[in-house]
Amino acid sequence: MNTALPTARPKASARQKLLDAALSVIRTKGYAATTVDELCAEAGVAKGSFFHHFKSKESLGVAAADYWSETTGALFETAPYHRHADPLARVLGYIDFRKALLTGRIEEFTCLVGTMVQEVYDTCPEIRDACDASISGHAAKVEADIAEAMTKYGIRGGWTAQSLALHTQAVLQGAFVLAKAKGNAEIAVASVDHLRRYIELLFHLRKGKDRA
Amino acid sequence: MNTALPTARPKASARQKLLDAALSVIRTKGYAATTVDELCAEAGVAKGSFFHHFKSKESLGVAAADYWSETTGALFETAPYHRHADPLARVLGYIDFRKALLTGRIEEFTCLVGTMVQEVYDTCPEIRDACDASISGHAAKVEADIAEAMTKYGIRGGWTAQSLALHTQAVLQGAFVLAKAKGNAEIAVASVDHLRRYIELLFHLRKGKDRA
DNA sequence: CTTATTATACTGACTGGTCGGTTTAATATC
DNA sequence: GATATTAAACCGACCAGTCAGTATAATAAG
Repeated sequence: MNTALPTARPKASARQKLLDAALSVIRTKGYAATTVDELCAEAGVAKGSFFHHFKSKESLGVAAADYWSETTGALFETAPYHRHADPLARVLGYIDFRKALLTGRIEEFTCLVGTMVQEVYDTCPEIRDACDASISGHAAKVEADIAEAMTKYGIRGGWTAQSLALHTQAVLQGAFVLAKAKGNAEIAVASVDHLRRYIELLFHLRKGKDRA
Repeated sequence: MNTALPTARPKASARQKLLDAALSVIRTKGYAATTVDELCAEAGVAKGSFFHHFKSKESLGVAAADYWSETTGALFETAPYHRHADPLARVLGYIDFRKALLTGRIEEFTCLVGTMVQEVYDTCPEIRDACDASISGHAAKVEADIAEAMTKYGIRGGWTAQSLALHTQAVLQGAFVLAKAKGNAEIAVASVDHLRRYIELLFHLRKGKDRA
């Protein structure tokens, strides 16, 4: 199987268009309710092309999760919060960056892999693993800054950098669920605010009772 | 096939069996991937019965969300943490109760309406509203204790009882997503621990740095 | 320059099966 | 006698996946 990148790139390849369509459609309707025909229509390619590039709908799901990891990875890699010299400032900058992303339509800020894994965790191990890799890989980058901040500020509670990093992801995923239920991002923003307040408290940036 | 069990049949109506089957199957496979035939097989009920009680699969989804609200409502109503006279003890007791539920197979402790709303928030407003009512109704009960605790202990930060109550639900929903991705409840337990620590900090039960 | 070969990208009609939902006709149960 | 319930046949739409064939483009041979 030669998965090499296309030799020449005259235009967006069918594969690329299908992956972009997958991100959009699956985030809107979920994985199971998304049909191959719909993806082809959205991408403007023939159905044959779909099965030329992906051996099944399931393998597209895996590829979409991987593609999600790449694109979001690039987004966060180049985000401005990395410029802070202080690791705690980077952690809080990350939270603020996530909060700033909570705008526009719901399907534009929610998480592809969080949506997919809810549906297929028990029925499709390959997609589940790809989703796990995406979430855990992202959390690992947050964890690095948290660990550095813990060392720098001598913080040791009954928790680890890893558990706090994963907790940030849990809050975000849960915020997406509530945003979907309520039909707007307001609650998600408020929840991320609580997450920030928690981290500030853990690192003594706030005394218990204070103003916003 | 007539299993010929004359009087052994207790009062479990077909509707009831279908709702129980829906909770189990949808929590395992998601709403879209669940078929009517599968629900009938799981419930041991003829397909005609399904459409006798529910006019469509979608209306079953709404009924399942309502049924979920009832059963979980009863579960929490009778939970022991309500015996605490102190409202803050009730809030923390609620968190501990939620944590204690995080055992067994994943589909046994995850949330039906959180799973469903992820899939259908944009495609089926009626199910989404039923899921929202379930989550928001549950949060409102937590909110009452939080509000009482805020008054009793004179806590006023830049947050409301409502936003904190919804935040607890976001943490739980997100913990379920991560548990599904990782295939076990460990991370969910750790995230609920973080949530408890946050509430303790908000109510001055902890000083920033301390032991577990 | 022309033709043959090879490999990949792509097409769209087609297929076998599944889906939600309907219908019918008979049987329990209250 | 009305309300459940059953079993099975049935329907049309839709589904994932197939297949035979076209398009393009690069390489090599005649």
